[in-house]
Amino acid sequence: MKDTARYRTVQKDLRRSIIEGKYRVGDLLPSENELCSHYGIARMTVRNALSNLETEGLIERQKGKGSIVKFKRKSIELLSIKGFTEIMKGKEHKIDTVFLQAPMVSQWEDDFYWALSEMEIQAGSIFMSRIRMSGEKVIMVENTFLSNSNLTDFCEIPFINKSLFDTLIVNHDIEMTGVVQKFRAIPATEELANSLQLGVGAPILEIIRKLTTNREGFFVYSFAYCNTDDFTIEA
Amino acid sequence: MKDTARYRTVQKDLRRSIIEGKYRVGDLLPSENELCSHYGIARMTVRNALSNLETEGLIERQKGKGSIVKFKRKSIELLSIKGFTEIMKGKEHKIDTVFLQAPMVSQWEDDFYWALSEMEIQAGSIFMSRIRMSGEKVIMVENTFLSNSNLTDFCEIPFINKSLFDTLIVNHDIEMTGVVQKFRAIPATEELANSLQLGVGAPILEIIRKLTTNREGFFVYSFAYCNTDDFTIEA
DNA sequence: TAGTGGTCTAGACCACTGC
DNA sequence: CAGTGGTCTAGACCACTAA
Repeated sequence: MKDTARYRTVQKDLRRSIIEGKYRVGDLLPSENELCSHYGIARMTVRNALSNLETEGLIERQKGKGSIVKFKRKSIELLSIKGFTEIMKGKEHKIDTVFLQAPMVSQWEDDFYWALSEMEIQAGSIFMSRIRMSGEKVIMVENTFLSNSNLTDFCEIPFINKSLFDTLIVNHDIEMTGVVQKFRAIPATEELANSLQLGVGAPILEIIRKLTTNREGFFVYSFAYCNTDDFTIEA
Repeated sequence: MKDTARYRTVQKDLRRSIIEGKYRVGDLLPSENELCSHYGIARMTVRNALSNLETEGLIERQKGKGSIVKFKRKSIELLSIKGFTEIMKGKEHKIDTVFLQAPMVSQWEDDFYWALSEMEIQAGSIFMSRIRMSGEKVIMVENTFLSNSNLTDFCEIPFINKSLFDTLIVNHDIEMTGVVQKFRAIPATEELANSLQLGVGAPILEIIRKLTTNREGFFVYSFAYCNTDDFTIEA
């Protein structure tokens, strides 16, 4: 009868509120009893939702106190950029993300690095290209591919928090569950040298990743190229 | 009244059975109803236990079928070396580990990369240097530091499986629980170029890692330098 | 069709935190 | 002390799997 389970509704509502910043880190969520009466459901149902949010790492629960917003994501899916030298400590190094190519529907490349399933090939791909900058300096070029399946309006609706992962989980209920990531140091090609404002042949960090999700057969593929003169990449 | 919750008992029993091999990968656990009557408890209690085992990654549950044993553990702490090109598929590329410097007691370096606790400084460090080779070719140079605390005979007893991690867990009950890892691409210094049989200035992959363990305040620090011409590093 | 896990209810008692 | 999350019960109907 019900399209979606009630605990899923509660889970999604709370998750959206946390990710969008309605609750901040350290805040208490409404108590279980409050959620029960608000949604008109039994406590075990609310607890199911909260238990899942705890597994996702979004909250922590304390007896006698309540459900506390954590929102320290497991860094497993994030490529985080850190200043390398001590000098960076004082300096600002806010990282900005800019689209070189906004998400667009396209074909998979013929010589795509990873093996694709029949399902993925049928669905086609969504491609985007982003750069991460510190001030005027380009730190990373990242090309991302995902399978174009059941992602309604993905290319039309703007990202949440400028983040692919926040957008996937809030708008599409897709959560990253694991990653295979490969690292190499390669000499900059002319194209990369241009993008990263380096000389041809300069050392570039290449990161090739395949992210698994809670949706069967749905993966996110990412190819990143980094100038690590002043920054390290944490992964 | 109860020292341990009933669902914890069920969880522990099943976990032990899985890890000890009583159930194999792909096997079905007893059904929820069977577990209920076996333990004489309510179904929601059994489900709590199974839900936790699912979160631990030990089982998978399927509607209409049952609880299936998975037991794929991830080895978060390993740097694994993979052939990069398709050509490597057919070829042998067994990786050999050789000591350049066997484990030895020493002082911490003055300009050590990571901040050390008072406890670590007091204890002093154990240092070792290893290379990984594919045939005659050096793929990686890795320098490792650990705090010299309560590691009886660590420098005297040979490694188990040539592996630091196997040795730490079997001989010293120390298990890796997490890692912070930083990646950079750097030009080879003369020393690195020599070790890795490359030209000066060639791109080198640098991996700096701090591993956390189940022993409070005990960390393993590792600095690795890789020739990624023919291999990628998975981490 | 019989058995499985998925969802849900309306209670209950407990240990703990904070006032 | 009132309120919180932790544990637990004894039912219920559902969708799914396999025989």
